[in-house]
Amino acid sequence: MQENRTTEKIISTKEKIINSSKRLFSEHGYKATSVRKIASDVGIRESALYNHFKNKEDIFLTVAKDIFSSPFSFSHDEIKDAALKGKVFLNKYAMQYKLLTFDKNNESMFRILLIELLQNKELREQFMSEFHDKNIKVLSEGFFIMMQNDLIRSSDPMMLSYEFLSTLFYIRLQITLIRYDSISTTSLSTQFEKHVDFFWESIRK
Amino acid sequence: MQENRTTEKIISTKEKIINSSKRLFSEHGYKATSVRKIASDVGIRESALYNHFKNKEDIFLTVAKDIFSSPFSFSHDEIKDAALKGKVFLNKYAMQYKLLTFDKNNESMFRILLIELLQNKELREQFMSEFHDKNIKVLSEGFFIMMQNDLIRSSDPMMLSYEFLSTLFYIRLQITLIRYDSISTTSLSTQFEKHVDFFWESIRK
DNA sequence: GTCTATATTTGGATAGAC
DNA sequence: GTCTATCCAAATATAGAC
Repeated sequence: MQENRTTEKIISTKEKIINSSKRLFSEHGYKATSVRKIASDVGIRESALYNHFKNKEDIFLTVAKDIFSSPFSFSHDEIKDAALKGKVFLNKYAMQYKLLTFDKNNESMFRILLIELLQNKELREQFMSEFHDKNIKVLSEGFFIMMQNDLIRSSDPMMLSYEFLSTLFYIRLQITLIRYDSISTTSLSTQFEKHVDFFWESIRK
Repeated sequence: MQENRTTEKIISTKEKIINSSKRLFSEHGYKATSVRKIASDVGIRESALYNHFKNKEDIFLTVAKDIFSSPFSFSHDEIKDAALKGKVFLNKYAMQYKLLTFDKNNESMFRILLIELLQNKELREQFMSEFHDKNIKVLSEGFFIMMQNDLIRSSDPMMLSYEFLSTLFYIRLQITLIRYDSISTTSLSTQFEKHVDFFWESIRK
């Protein structure tokens, strides 16, 4: 058993490497982050890194594993409950999305995703399946229930989902860019709510 | 006067460098594109590059200059004419956006933009002003005219513009990613039209 | 304007002592 | 598991001949 009795977390070297790498990759991308910089950021020599990871790519893959790990998940019942209340569903979804946008860890991950999206085929495929398809699936389910219950005008649930999701993504992108330069995002942060309001008025019966 | 009598274009070494760099930067990003690769792609030695450009960054900046050069422009009169016909305005705008999305040169530029967006503050600022603000301005003008003429329900023109633009951007992003892997985009290319249809139905009186 | 040659730095990775 | 020492490849950039 490890000494976890104290409140202070004991951070292993491996964890330190992951944390430093996460920060550096999210700031400069894969290519521009040298193992030297990672090592010096951790406070060890380069050679010591290789006791924990096979090579640089191994470090990146370990870090990148988390990019799609916390897509907020909704159970079928949760979707149904919220969708029956119409706008509540959209609100819940958008607020989860907003939370992710402002969450420090998710922000780093989103940055790595953006930087490496065009250099890494696997990342592109995961973006399509985890970021896009998964979201579309959950949203479609909600919209379908709303149509069944006559809460919204009937149309293609997938199309509605696409319309709803695309704006959420764009807001997130803008906020991420602006926060990167430490500029205030107060005017943008209400966009999520505005989007929900507009969208709901567009589709409701 | 140059020998431009023949139909064959005489491409100077400088132009060759720009073309090769454009392609390489758009495929691998700034860091991963070495001056060596550029030189060998052009068919000259590295040292010869320095007769045309001060350094690697100079090459990049010259290439990057074009990124925001062809934002389709609408004159005030064009906006007014189209906006008075309601949906025609949205259609015109979306089709211009679609054209850009599938234009080879603009596609390369969009890729460079995406790759370097988080590494280059100037690019971020230009993205916000040229890609976002400029589009919002033109769209707002159109929506404002539509409201004045009672074609659409009255609301905030900027908000409508944001909603309309964000989906266009998302479609473009998806298509760019998919085309990069040479996957067919037939199912996605009609998204522009679907978006216009949905959006118009949402706002019209 | 292009070439060869070369300087210099940086980057990824390994061997072997402690 | 970390260190020193070292290797080798790749990258940016310059000097000077042609």
